[in-house]
Amino acid sequence: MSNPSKMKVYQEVLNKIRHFIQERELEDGDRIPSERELSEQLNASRASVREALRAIELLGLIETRHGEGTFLRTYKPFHSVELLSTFVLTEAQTKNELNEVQFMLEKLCLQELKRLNVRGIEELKSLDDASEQIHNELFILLFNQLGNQLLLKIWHLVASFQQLTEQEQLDTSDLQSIIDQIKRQEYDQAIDTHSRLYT
Amino acid sequence: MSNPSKMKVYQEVLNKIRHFIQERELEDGDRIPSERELSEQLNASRASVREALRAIELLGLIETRHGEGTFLRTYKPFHSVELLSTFVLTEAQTKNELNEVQFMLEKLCLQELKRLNVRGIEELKSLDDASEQIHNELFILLFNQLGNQLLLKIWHLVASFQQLTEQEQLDTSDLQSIIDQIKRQEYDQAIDTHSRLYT
DNA sequence: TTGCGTTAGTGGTCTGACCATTTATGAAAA
DNA sequence: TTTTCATAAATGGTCAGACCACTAACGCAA
Repeated sequence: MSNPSKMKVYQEVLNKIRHFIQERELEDGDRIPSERELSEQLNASRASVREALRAIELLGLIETRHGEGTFLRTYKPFHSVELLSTFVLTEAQTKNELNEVQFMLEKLCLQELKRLNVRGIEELKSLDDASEQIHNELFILLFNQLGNQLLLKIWHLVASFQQLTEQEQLDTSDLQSIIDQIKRQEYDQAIDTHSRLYT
Repeated sequence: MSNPSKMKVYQEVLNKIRHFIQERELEDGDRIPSERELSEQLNASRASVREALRAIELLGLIETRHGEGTFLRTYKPFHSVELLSTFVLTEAQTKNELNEVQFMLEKLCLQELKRLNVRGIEELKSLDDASEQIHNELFILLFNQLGNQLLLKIWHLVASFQQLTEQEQLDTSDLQSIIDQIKRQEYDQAIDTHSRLYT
């Protein structure tokens, strides 16, 4: 009754934990107080603290180790992918949209590589043998060249969704062609070859 | 001891709720069973059920009304944005990355509009008066033209993050130019003008 | 010094209780 | 009959306390 904020306890706990992290400038791997400590310091029951922590955990922001404690970790959206997919993929057209977006992001990547005139990507050499995961490995490598982790995260998110829809495997020979073309810095050709993957 | 899956209870509850929703093809606004019902049917304590529900709620997938029940709602990523920002924006370079990604996505949008040879966008006429939100309105409109909701969601997510960083306002005159150029289907010029926004 | 059992701390889970809010119920009043 | 309103039932919100499972540190013994 005396709560004017009307906000749920677990949400207030959430915010307090956020502030706690911000003020102390905690980083990846740092430990946050135990559930019992938080419960006491934040004046909330352990159950409410846990509700907040579980929510944060599902978002992939913290990691919980039984018997050890709760630790920060850099945001990895991949953990909530499967869950979100249930709700996002219900619309019939979404699978097709996923395909489109993944294609566009990869094309964007190749265009940027060309624009930045990237040359001599050392790591490409280790990709010669075509494996199942070659598509993923290739673009993780390429997006890393752009130096934008966020774009990589977004692409990875979309690509992960794709895998859940049991998409058919792409042609590895075309992938090999793309690798070779990038080695020779023939980005326009690589973009063309890449387009063929998605038709 | 007898749990070979080693998965936490709240995560199993999570999955069971997902399956429940999938099987019954529940849609936006539909009600899911009460916490006590779920607790009984899923053979878990109400506390564990709540941990799962709170996590789903934070993701923006369900809505909870005191005294009424819990209801599905279409996924809106905007709710968890503020929370995520605390954790994502800690890295110094991230703001810059956000800027880059937003720019690239918008450029991608314009390129696709050109490629699809989109003409005669009716809704542009109502954007003549430059408002504060014109940037958002414009690209929501343009992404909608592409007919890919997922891409729109991704852009909107990134743009929302941006707003939290108190980014300075963009030049509205340039935005007006872009609108005019799109009206005349001068996409190349629009792309050039757009580049100027982010320099 | 090394090895290992003990123990304290921590997350994981459950039970049961009580409060706050909404909606349905049904009796009383018009 | 219709309307009004107190009551009850269902539901989410929150808490306290208990117990289990796991980890790491401690300290004693070999």
